[in-house]
Amino acid sequence: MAPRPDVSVQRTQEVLEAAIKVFARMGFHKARMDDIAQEASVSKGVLYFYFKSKDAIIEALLKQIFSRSLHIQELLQTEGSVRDHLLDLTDTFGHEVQMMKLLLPVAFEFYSLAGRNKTVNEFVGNYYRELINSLGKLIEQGITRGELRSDLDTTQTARTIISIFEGMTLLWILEKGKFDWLDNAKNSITQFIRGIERCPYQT
Amino acid sequence: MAPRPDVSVQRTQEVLEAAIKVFARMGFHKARMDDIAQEASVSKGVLYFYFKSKDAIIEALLKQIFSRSLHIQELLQTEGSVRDHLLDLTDTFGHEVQMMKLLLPVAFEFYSLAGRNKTVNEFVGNYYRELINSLGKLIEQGITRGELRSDLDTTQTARTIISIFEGMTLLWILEKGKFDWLDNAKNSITQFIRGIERCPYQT
Amino acid sequence: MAPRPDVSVQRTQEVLEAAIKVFARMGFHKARMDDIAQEASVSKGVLYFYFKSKDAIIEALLKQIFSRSLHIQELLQTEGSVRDHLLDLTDTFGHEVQMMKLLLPVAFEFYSLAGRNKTVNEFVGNYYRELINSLGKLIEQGITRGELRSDLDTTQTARTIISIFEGMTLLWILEKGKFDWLDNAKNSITQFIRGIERCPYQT
Amino acid sequence: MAPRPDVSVQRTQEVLEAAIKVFARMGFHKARMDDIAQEASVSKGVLYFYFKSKDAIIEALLKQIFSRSLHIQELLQTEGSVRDHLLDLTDTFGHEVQMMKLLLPVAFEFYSLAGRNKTVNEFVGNYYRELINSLGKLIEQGITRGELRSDLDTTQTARTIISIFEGMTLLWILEKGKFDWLDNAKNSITQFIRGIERCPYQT
DNA sequence: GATGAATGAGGATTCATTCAT
DNA sequence: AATGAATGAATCCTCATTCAT
Repeated sequence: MAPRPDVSVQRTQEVLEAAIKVFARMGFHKARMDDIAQEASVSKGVLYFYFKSKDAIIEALLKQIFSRSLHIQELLQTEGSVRDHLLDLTDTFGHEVQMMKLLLPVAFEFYSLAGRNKTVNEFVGNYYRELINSLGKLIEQGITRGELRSDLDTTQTARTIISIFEGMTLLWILEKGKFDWLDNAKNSITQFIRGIERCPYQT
Repeated sequence: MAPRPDVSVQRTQEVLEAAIKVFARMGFHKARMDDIAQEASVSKGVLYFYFKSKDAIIEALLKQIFSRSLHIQELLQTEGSVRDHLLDLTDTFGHEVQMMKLLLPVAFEFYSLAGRNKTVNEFVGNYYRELINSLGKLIEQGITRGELRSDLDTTQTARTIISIFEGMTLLWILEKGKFDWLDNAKNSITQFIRGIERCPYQT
Repeated sequence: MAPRPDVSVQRTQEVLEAAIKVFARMGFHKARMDDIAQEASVSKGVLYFYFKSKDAIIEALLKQIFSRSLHIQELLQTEGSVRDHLLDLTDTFGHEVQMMKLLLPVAFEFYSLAGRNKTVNEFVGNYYRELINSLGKLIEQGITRGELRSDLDTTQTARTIISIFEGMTLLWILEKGKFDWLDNAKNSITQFIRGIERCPYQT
Repeated sequence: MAPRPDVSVQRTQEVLEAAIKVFARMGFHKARMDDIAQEASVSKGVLYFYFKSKDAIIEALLKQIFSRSLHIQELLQTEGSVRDHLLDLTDTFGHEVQMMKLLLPVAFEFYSLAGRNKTVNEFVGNYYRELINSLGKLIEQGITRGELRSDLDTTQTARTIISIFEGMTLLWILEKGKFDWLDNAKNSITQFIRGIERCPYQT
């Protein structure tokens, strides 16, 4: 007889997706377990079967959100100039931002939490540290190849690029998506690259 | 007999400052009115004498935080190149960030709220809209004076600069102030300026 | 497995009965939700599961108290003289008053509320309006049949009878049930009937 | 030097009148000391100078309201038939009711309180006991003079008359003064007198 | 495994009362 | 005497969590 298929993984994911929707709509605090249960079309008991507590759901969400990888590692292996790689990365990031539009207030709630909660801080911090690290290697490569100025601080430069992405996202949220994230970010990155290139690209 | 001196303005401010400390430490939700009262060394009743509700305190805080003006207007009137002005602005912003270190998680909580609360969105949105607007004028001036490339989109460029500031602040929070905001931001802005200058500055 | 039986109707009624006892003992204001919960032998949460708020309990009570019908409609269909009907009604009313002894202070609290709360006024007002209306029809019947004087104002006469019942109840409360409601009210009604009869009944 | 005139009596009365207005508008519970102070155009401190507590104000009000005397004693000394005296009394009562329109919800609040508070019960109870007593003497007089039937129970008859007054007042409140108290009550009393007269009055 | 009724700790808010000025 | 800012006990209500069915 075939064993009952294990639905736990799938069910866990369903609950998590419901939680995302509800948290995005109401914030961590205002969202009630009942809301999540209803959104997931399960009983409240089920929530507690898959997650120890509301905080556990939030923590699982934290891990889910800050585990998206920006394939920078792959970019490093790929053919192409740093300029192309960075614009490519902007594209990727931009599409993610637009897909995660609903999730962004949740992300900011995590940033806020990161200021006072160790677990959140470590997780989010690690995410960005790795991002900066990877990006730093891309910058390094650019310097080595002679595409970028040799006096650049790789970490600082990487931070600048991430800052542009994150800051742009904040402004985009505040203006409720009224401007084109991708258009503006590409412009930002293009200008910035020009500033760090060895032989500034001529328009 | 001398009438009791009017302490209402001062007391309101004291309460607000206590609230800032407590909110920064615990977040809007976890902070109890008792905590704020204790921090302000007054009784709970006093809070309700000066503010209608917890939300009213949060709203007052919102207005206080997002009313700091970055004296960009003044910069526009001042002698000096756009490059100098932008670096000057970076200085100002950086000092504010460092002074408001405790407040930053609160700011992020507002960013999160801005995604779903109209009042917050309008207030924070306006703040940044004005900032971008003013900064846009500075960029415009730079173009007119021939310091900056004439093909720049002033609004997009302004957004980029704000993004760098805000994104850098986020990273700074996440790394718990482990890197030097001012140092990194100045580097970012310097490189970016180089990318938008008409005749790139030679190091 | 058998589903848990639906106890909601029963539980609602239990809560309401506990509320009546507590309100009668302490009045609407002094009665705490905890008191009601304790009286009903349930937790406070249960109260809020079945009722939105304390006011909602009070409103439900209002409806319960002022929905008792005095079977006047039936009397109209029944054989017998108006005199008999009215004495019968007095009996009915008297037994209700004695059964609701505990409830009477609550009723007076509603009368007081009726002076300033629209919902309460409408509900209680309707109750008495219908009562007067039905009683008016009984009086009308009496006139038609030639039992009562033909110059009677039916509405005013109905109001008088209700007034006797209600006023007697007030005095009975104030004297803490020291006199016999039924005895006195029957006397009142007997005398009053004599005053409105076409051919005064001879004792 | 003339001593400062004693304003305490007058001031006390002013406060009490303000309290009546506020209590009538909001009920005992919802009325705040601030409301009373504002209505009386004095500071809250003054309230506590003249009254020990909110309850003390309510108690003073109780005494004020239930001390109105219905000059029945005088009627007993006066010329005239019992019929005339009772109609006269109805007039007096009716005018009082109309003057105290605002106060009536307060009266009902006292009736409610009387069911569970000893002080209130005693005070209101005494008021009605005296009223019934006096009225009983009037009835007695009527019997002695041969105007009323000799088989009447004086107390029960007195209670009936008070019941009509009080019950009519309740209905009048509930119908928001839409009918004419005096008209209806006179009708009630006229009919009732006919029922208790020795030689029924011929219309 | 699933359900959702029940629990009760936690926290915002109100307002009678006090008392320094 | 008068004021009204300050106090804090009292109480409503919410909702994460449990557990009997």
